[in-house]
Amino acid sequence: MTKPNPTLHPLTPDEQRFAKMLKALGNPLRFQIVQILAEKQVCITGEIVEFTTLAQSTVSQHLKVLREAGLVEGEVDGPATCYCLNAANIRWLKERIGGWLAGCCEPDTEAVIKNVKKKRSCC
Amino acid sequence: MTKPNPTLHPLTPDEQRFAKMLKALGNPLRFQIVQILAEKQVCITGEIVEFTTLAQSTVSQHLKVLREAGLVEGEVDGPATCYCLNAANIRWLKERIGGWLAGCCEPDTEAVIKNVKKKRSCC
DNA sequence: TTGCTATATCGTAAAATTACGATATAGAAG
DNA sequence: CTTCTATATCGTAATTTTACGATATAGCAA
Repeated sequence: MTKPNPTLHPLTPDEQRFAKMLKALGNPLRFQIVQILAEKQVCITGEIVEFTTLAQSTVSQHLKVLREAGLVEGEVDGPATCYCLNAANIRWLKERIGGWLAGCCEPDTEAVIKNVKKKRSCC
Repeated sequence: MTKPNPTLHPLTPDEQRFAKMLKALGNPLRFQIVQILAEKQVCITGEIVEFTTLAQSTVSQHLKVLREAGLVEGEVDGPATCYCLNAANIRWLKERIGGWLAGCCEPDTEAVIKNVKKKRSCC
């Protein structure tokens, strides 16, 4: 089925970028690739492939997803491609989630929620 | 195809929990549901359905994913179910990503990476 | 040029996700 | 007990994701 617009108010470009990064990181292999790059700073594709049990073409495809989400950068180096994290964008992501849902998840929020529930005579 | 274990070193339980949350948030509708709950504090299923153009069963399924990721809590209230964010777990997520990839994405990392590339005579 | 190496892309198949309508369930109201 | 209401779950179809092998591409070396 799949309707063209699943939400009444579509995400803003900023939110789309945010959600795209989260989605890219939600895959276990891509999550690990990011962690490997964080540790090694720089890897060529072949080195990343060696960390996995997957085919080269599969890893290359995952790297594309990470690139399109802005999480990694690939630089052609002769026949190889050199990957590293996109530090600026990852910083953006961390700040973005740090400020997300501001004031909604503080330790004292439970009292607020209980009050809302009471007002609504619900729960 | 889908091999049973796509990575050589599978994610730790902590990393799995983290990735599961990110994946859940990567879907635009679920992303919005979380934002709606952050704003309203409390919603019953029907209210969330009204924010979307989707069927009630579809929204209910997405709420299940959010519940299983630990992002929301549902409390049965008569015939309805009252949803709110799971503040403790969202706090955990925010702290987890804040400390993630520590020291790898600071503004001065680019110099470090250039040095690594130089050492590797790569890129 | 020819050949080698590393990677990206293509074509395709399996699996997972997403969506729907229909149905089951559980509590409240009559 | 019966009915209504709200929601969850079921069965299923369309779409997307994930994975593979095969092929194309681009740079380097002989």
